[in-house]
Amino acid sequence: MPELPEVEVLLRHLKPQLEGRVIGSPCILQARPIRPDVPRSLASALQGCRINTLSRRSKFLIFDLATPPERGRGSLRILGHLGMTGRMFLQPLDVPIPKHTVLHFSATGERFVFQDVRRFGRFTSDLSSLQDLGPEPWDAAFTPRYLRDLLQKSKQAIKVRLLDQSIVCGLGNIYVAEALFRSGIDPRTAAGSLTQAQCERLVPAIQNCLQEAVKLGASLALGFDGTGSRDGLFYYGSDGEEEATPAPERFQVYDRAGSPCRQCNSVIQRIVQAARSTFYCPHCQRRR
DNA sequence: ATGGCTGTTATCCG
DNA sequence: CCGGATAACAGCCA
Repeated sequence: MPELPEVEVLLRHLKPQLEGRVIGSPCILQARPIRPDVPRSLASALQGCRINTLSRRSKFLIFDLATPPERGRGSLRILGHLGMTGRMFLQPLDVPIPKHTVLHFSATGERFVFQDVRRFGRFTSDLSSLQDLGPEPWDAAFTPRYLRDLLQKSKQAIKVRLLDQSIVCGLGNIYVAEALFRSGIDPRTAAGSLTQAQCERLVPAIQNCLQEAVKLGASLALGFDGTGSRDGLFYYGSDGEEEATPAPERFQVYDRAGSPCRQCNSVIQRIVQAARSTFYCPHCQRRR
């Protein structure tokens, strides 16, 4: 998916556009991403709601809605997740509904679209996924000590552990590789054997990787018509400007197998861990 | 063209 | 419990 930075950037774009708008004619075209909600019930629950606030937790977007007065002034919280291929954007009402649209609704003169080719994303009132999330990477609770304590008893590779959102949330396959490179840690290192010194490098490495990606994403001029192809990483329609730097250019290791390390010229390696690609520099990330 | 790859995560087994 | 494997899905690329 879109990892934390992409979701944060999406939030910053959507928040000023969506907050205060009223949902009309919600239409659900794919049942899977809204489960366990039932299409008809969710659609009728959304009808007429005012979008009070949009926020982010981990890789989730949170829609806090106010139900219309005639249905009694209640509130409704919806969780959105982009999965691997989700996009959310606003488009003019006269633009056709795109292929792979999961759901759409009118929002005061425009149309909000959640599109998701692979349908791994979510848009649901089921909040249970928030339950086991670890701290945000910038939370005061996310300290080297905390990290070391949590990793202590695990023999699993650090790369794999860091994909577990209950340790610290927001990392995905790309930024975990980048963060491990930046902290000089071999991705195969058993989590429990990380030293305090390594944890002290890892925490800021994670924070800085994510922070820089947010900064980059927020600086890009983006269109939201949903018609653009890809803009490297950031998951919303672009207006065809296609100015963004191609992804591999921005990364130290991710997707750079066979290319020279930018720091030491060693050949970047690709291995498979937990059925996912891991990229690392065999020289800069030696086991200690 | 067939198979392997893809930014995620829930669930099912041993 | 822990951890590995698989499934959910469509498209792209070699």
